Amino acid sequence: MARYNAKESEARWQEAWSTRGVFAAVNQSALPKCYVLEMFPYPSGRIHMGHARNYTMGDVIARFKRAQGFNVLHPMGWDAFGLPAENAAREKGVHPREWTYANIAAMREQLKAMGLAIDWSREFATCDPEYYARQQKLFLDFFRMGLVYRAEADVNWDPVDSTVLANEQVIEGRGWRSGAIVERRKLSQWFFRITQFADDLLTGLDSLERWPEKVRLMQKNWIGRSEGLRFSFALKDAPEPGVEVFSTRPDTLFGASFVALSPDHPLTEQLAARDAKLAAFVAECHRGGTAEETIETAEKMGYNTGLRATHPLDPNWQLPVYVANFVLMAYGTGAIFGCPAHDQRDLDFARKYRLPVLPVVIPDDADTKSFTIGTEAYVGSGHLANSRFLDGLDVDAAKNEVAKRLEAAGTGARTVHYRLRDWLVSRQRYWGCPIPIVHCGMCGMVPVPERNLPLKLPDEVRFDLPGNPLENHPAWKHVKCPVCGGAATRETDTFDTFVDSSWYFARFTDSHADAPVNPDAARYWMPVDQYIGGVEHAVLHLLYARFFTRAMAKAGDIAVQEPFAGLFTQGMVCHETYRDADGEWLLPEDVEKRDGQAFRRGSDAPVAVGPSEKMSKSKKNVVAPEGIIDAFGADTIRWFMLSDTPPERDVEWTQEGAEGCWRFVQRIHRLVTEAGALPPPGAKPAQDCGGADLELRRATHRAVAAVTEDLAALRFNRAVAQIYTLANALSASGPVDGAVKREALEVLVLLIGPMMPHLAETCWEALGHKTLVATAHWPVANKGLVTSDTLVIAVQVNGKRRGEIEIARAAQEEEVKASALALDSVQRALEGKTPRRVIVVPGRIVNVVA
RNA sequence: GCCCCCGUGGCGGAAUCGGUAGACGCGGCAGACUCAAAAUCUGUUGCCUUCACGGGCGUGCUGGUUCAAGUCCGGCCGGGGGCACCA
Repeated sequence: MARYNAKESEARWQEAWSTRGVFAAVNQSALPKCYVLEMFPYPSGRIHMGHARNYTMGDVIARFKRAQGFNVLHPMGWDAFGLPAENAAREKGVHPREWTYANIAAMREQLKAMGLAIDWSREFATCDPEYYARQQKLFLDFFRMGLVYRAEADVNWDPVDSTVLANEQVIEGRGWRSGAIVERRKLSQWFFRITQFADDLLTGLDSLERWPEKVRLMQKNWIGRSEGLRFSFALKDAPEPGVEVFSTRPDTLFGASFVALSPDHPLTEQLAARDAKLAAFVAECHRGGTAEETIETAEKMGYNTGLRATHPLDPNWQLPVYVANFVLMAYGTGAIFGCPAHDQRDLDFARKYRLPVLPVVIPDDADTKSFTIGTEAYVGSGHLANSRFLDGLDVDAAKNEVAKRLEAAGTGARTVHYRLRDWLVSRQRYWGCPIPIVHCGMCGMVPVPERNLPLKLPDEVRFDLPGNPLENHPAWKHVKCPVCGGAATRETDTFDTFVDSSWYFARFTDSHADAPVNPDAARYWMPVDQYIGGVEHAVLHLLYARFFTRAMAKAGDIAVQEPFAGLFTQGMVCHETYRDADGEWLLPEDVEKRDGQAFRRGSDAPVAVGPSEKMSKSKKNVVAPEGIIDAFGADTIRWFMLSDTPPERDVEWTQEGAEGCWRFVQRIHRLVTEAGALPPPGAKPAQDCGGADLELRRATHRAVAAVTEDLAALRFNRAVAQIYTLANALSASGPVDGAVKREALEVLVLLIGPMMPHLAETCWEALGHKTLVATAHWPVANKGLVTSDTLVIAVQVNGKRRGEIEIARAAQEEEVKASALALDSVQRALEGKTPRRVIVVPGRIVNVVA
């Protein structure tokens, strides 16, 4: 019998699916809907193993849901703006547009070769003017709604990519893409008012039951809500009326020993103007940049301004006012009161500058008089002491009491602060969506009229000059003001590409709508039922998309608040690393293994094998999906991606594993093509079969039940194991009734359908079907065949397994007990002792306690 | 420093309602087929012990709860991730 020819089969079935339009989603249907989406790719030019894994998982879900009777939307598009296109323009002299669209064309072919069940009619790229025109419209709507503003602020500047970055894009003080140490600059930039939704974004997390706990936690921490009290210290003999501070621990107010201002606080600046030493201190704080100081957890430094602050609860109590390097202007009010006994930073500071350390919260099991603070602040619970009218209260009660008094006095207010900052969206780059604003000397910031959208990028730009090509363009930015007609200039910044990806999922519901979204289509399809992508977007894309969805809901574009009802974050694809004797990295294809030793291919030069790490160009531990598809076919790579490793974990790509998958592809094909004569399609097995027939039927229906459950729960690796079990049962079954065998084979083919769709179609055809697996119904397990009448249960003596009994499922406890005790092995283990107790857990276990 | 997750054979991993630990795959070993190889098939594969039957030990370590613990609780050790002066 001929071997399975993956190449031929895959091309053929891809063609068949395409011409019959099997995967087209319709925007109106009596069927229940299911929107399956994987994070769309950046068009780098070729797909990598991470794409292969991500899109295989999504495809399995899409096909599985379709077979289960859902109207499935499974689209694909391109996150097509971004810096690599500009870099290519600079290095290769090719226009970013050409480079991008050529890459898209190449990647589209590769994705199609994976056999993905995608509705390609909905495809778009974010750099299509038809798409970014709608994004500009959304921006203008947000602008009018007050969700967008331009402001001068301390921002993150990436000196390598020559652009600003959002806070979320700074990882350990470095730009997320360039890896350059980020500098702080004061610049005028565009912001989305994401903080307006801070509380809603936080509470909304509770409703996302089908999100990984980890991602919800990361977002929660990123939003960083803290409740506290905002209140003022009056200053003695000072130019300012007072210093406003924020504290989550107002209960410790009687333990205060200083007030500290941020080096960037307005009062600091005011004082520094007249105090050269202070000015030098501030400069010292700024040196080293934001990144280094966090990494080195810089030593606490302070400068005593000489000012005295009056304690808000005691007009006769004066505290020194410092400027301190650890106080951040961007959080709270940029000023704090220090209570060294109960805050580690304050304690470090107080010890250094010899300030009082007075404990005011005493652990409930400690003695007030003898409780002292050493080098560690006490941050736990307890009762108040040394705090006048607060003495004896617990922490919460004391917080309330202080808040009540300061509110009554009109000097304090309970407030909530967030760590989350507004989203900085402007970038000083060419290859992005232009921000549709005109700056007019007379009229200020004027929106580009909607009839003039899209505001297109100019084609003729130079990449050989430093800075923003739009800024350097001779003519583009010079326009007449849409309001007064006077000379004006365009905004030359473009949007962060994360803006593009913040609403594309809504656009897919009707990719060709005139408005940003077609409300009917969005109402039908949204939210995305299952979203799949890498965890690296936990606080980037996934937070921005949640904000955008809320903003769009407010603007009336969309009816949901949350874009993604279900989220799955898949692990990375890793590979061993190889180095030659000179320490140079080697590609896996240049390495071969003989007798457990690695050598340079075709030579005896030894190769050092390093640990499995995320595939990366720099370490050359990459295997291209193309080559695998070429050698073994798409089904093999798909099967590999689903096998063995749970989908949320990192998987290691191995040649042996891929070959094992290929063998299984062939084995399934053989099982079907070498099955011998079978009754025609539609033949039903007899209801009352027994022996080998019954055994195979049971294996068949158990597989249906198990695979259905595992796929629904995204446990692909377990589904794969179940399918191996069924294949093994088929191989092991002796001569069986033809209808029984047909049933088993058909089920096997239907079950692999979502995972190895091409192989499934070829086998389905070989079984005599004229229809497609892609349009077939998912099999339903016969419950009576999933469980058997008898079962084998273990018998323990004193908790140790000593034997097993086969017994009727319906057997009564006494019967089970009797047959357990009748076992020789049990009697031997009892050594003549009389059982004190026999525990029978029906259907599970018997434990004889002696 | 704070927060979160995870430690199971040579490897990836099953078993998560406390109830037969190691399903399924990879790799290994032995055999069949073959002139030979590839492909395929069969058997075997946690460790120790025994000719064998069997027995003992085993889920990072250590205590505990329980008739019964990979699973629950306490304390350690190790690995990974997130946030990092957030008041």
